[in-house]
Amino acid sequence: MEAVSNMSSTSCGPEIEEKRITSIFCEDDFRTQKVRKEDRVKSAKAEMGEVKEENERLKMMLERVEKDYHSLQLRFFDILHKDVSKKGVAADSSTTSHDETEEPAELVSLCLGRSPKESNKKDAARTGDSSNKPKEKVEDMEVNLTLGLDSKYLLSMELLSDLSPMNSSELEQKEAEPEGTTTLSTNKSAKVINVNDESSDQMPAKRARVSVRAKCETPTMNDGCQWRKYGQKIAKGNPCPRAYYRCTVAPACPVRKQVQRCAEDLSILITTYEGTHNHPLQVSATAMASVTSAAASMMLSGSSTSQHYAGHHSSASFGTNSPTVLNGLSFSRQYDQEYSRAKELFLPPPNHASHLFPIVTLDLTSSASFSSSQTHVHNNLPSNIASSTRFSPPSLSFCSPPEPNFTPSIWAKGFPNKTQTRPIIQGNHFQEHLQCMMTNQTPPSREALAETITKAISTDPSLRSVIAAAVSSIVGTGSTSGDQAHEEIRENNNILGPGGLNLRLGEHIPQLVSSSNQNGKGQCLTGYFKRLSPTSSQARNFMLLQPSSLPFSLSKSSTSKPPSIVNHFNHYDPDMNTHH
DNA sequence: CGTATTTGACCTGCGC
DNA sequence: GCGCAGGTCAAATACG
Repeated sequence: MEAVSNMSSTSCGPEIEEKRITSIFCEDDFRTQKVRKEDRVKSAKAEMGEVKEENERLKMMLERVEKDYHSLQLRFFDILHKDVSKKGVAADSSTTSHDETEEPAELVSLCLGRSPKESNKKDAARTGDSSNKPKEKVEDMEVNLTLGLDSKYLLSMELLSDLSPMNSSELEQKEAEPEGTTTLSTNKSAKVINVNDESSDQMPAKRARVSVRAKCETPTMNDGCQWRKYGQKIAKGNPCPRAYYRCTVAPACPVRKQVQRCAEDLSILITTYEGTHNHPLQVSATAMASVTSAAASMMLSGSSTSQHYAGHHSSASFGTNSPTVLNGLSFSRQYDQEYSRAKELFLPPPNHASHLFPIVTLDLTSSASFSSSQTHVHNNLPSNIASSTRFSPPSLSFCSPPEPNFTPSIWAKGFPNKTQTRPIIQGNHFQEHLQCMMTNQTPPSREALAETITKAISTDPSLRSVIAAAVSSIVGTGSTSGDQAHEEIRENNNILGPGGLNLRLGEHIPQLVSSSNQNGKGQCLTGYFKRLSPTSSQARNFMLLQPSSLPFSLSKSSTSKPPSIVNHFNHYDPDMNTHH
């Protein structure tokens, strides 16, 4: 010890130096620590700022949700009030057409996932004792609303399915409740019936068909649905028999399809879909269903406002005779003689049983064969028909344009502007996937398909608008003015549909798709829907998007047993799963 | 044996 | 009114 102390005493100079050094180091250390602390504080502050911002955003979202909720509540009570007062004032008088025309949109929007069948049944069950009990009705309807919102898939399918007013549920309705047997005094139910009746008056004009042409070696296209063949005919002008299929996913599904090979090119399969599904679809079937629905509704949205559906087209989404070219998908309507002519072009000579129905053709054939066949067919076109074509033939074509200014010759007949160019489309990927999927070519992966569709939808407002038009036309073109949804749509300046539904596809679909991909069953979606406020616009958006946003899985054959994906349709009739 | 398909008969609507 | 053509039904048949 002494030695050490001695040493230290003798080495005083270096020690001071050392101390200086250590003190310097300490100072440096202190400074660096200080700097670090400051950094931490800064980062913490930044984090807090972010959190605050997020908080603000969440607050705004909450406010918006509340706003939506209140507006919907107000509307709901307003409707109730109207209903009660109506009953009081004009209980005996026959319902005026004014009322009928005013109510439908609201009624439809309030269905919120209840299947018409369900609601009708419930309403019918109530007919006996619910004549004048608004309070009970409020509860009842709230229950219905809740139930409906739980059944997102059902809702979405309802929306998707109700393109044609005379869907199966209505048919059932008609069958189950022949005129005069139901007491029309049952307010809501009566009105729903009236709405349906009213729309059913226009049934022929509203029942659109979507014809899909695709190269396919298999007997039928793989559209993901389950079909049962119920008939076969050899149609005139085509040696290939036409097969008739009926959707068997749900017992009462009204959807039918005709499958026939093209006489010009046997490798091309022409599948014509009629009607819309009244049940949830497997995800593998949603792609086709959504596309055909969109196509059909594009037509219907125009025809819905037509005074005379045949030959005199209104100026709705298809108001002009020129086709709407969206995303490279050329949409055009045609009716009656135009349809007959079209069938001469695409199908065997026209029948007369179905020519009242508008038809859209989705052409998924390769561009080369398409253009050549078109040209060929056109050359065969009777001159009187060709010259008298006032409207473009059915031409919702997914066909890739072979040239930038490619216009099929027969289309040009109906095109006011023959040099109209078809844009290079983002939807090409979508088309390719759809084609591959249905023709059993190289099956794309779920992820790839989902991504493609997501891209197509999210990047292209026109495609969004197609789907928006589809949904909006389904939900109702006669939505009341001042609708909250309308306002929102205007605010967002996004896709506008006459039905006033706020679809922000580009924002939501990727989330949906990705979440669905993760678990492969779309359960996340259900969970997400459940977490959302029942009345929030987001919830509505998501629910509306459902059918068209899940076109993933592929089944081997259209008539094969479907995968057990349908299990997540919680609120659908369990029979559906055991039906197969 | 249950389910799906086939196929001839029948129904419906339109044009002549 | 008749014929034609598309569409549907239902018994027969095939299939797993």
